[in-house]
Amino acid sequence: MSDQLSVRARPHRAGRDIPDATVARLPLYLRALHALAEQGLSTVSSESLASASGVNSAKVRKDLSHLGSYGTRGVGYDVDELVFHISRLLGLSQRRSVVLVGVGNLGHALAGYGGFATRGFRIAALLDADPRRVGEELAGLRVQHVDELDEVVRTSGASIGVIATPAAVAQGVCDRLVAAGVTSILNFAPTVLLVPQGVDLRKVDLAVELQILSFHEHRKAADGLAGDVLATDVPTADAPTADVVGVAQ
Amino acid sequence: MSDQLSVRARPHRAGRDIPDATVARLPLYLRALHALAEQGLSTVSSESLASASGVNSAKVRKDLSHLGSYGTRGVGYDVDELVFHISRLLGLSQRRSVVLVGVGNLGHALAGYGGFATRGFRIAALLDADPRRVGEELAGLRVQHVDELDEVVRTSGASIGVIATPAAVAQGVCDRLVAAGVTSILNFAPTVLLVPQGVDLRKVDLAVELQILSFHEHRKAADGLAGDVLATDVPTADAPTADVVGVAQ
DNA sequence: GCGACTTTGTGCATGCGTTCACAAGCGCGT
DNA sequence: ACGCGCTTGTGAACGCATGCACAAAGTCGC
Repeated sequence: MSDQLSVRARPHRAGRDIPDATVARLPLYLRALHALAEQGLSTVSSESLASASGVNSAKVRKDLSHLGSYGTRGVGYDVDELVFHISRLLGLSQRRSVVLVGVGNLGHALAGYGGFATRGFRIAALLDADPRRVGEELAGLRVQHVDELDEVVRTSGASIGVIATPAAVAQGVCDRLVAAGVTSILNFAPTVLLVPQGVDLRKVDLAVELQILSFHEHRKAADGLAGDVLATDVPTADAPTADVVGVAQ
Repeated sequence: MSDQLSVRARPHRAGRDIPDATVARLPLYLRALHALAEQGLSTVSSESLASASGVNSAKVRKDLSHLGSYGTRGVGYDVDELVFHISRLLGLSQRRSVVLVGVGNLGHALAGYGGFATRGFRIAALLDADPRRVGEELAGLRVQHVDELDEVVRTSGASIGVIATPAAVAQGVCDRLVAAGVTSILNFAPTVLLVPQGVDLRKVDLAVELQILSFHEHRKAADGLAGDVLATDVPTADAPTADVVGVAQ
């Protein structure tokens, strides 16, 4: 494992007290920093990092302050140093193995997605229940049958599982992943999953995102028809993810 | 306290003042309600709807109260009625057309995803810049060249665009969508997009989700090593999406 | 070495979201 | 008709996140 225990210039030990909202933004900063580094910049101000990652500068500074004082007043932050510290805090220094279950359309997309490898992730195995898919070559890996899940997880030491199966079998797959020792699960199946304590679960639901957009569309249309009654105070200020001038992500 | 003698049974006009957090959960309720309806139930309590959608019952009640008083005390909510009202509020009564740009791995997955059609969405067109992909048949549609974007958006009346292109061209595609009249965009490309005021933007970043999981993995591992120093007060209570007993989504 | 300028780090206020707790309301059995 | 048990709807407290505004702290020019 790694090094960061107790003693140090106090880099906020292991990141225990980092707010969830901050954790959710650190990957954005990381992505922006990589882009800036490729662009040749060696230092960056909170202002420019903010616009490069689609948040505002106050948030950037407060977020970064949670992981220690790695900025220089009057100058900004050292790009490489920041990349190092954020990566370390997110646990990306050590390469993490991921098991992907379900090699349908979405599974194919995920397996082929370059963003995993370029960050600290390695797809350790592809699993599917359909015998016709077993044996297929994909992203340099051979698709294995889901019955080998237990063995695959143990031998690869994977701690993260990704579920891209139909909703009907997702809970079963989830249970098997947990039984095999997986402690974090990313679920793409449109269903509620139950996991024991200590297992982290995140979900991504494409239909949900579209429906949220639909709501705002609907509201905009209603405003267009009868909005004049109070169109005075609210210029255009909304946008769920986006901020003032329409910057987002 | 109970000064509300002015209030009538009014359905909270057009959902202007519905909190974002509530809007984000309504699709979950909708999905759970559809499942319950198929299961033959005609009424549902906030408690059971809560467990079916992975939230707690207080939240369910407060959320539903925002769209009017459609429950019956002592009984619960009428499933069909709730489906109707939520759908209407989300603007799903009218079928919305979606234009999908980028027919790579992810685009294929999205085009083939059944969850769109079963809710109120219709994929109006598939677009790609790669001439080799143009003409390909996919989900009953022929892939068209991205240069036809403007015409496609205008003729189909689509107001929602989905971007599943490489990051490098996403902003360009986004600009063209906006210019053509699209007012809501769902972005899968791992990059920050700028849109004008009045355009809603949501993003889904697969790598970000994994990195958040990685953080929690990392923290769990650190706890396992040196956690005894303060393992007294915190039993297991965390989980970002999940709740007390490990229910999530 | 010094002053002007830049940018960080943070205390504070504000607003939003979650959760608790309970009165009001409804159906059902008797 | 009437009380009992169940469930909704909501006031109120609390906690988290956001954004402001500014002092502290560093750099750069001269």
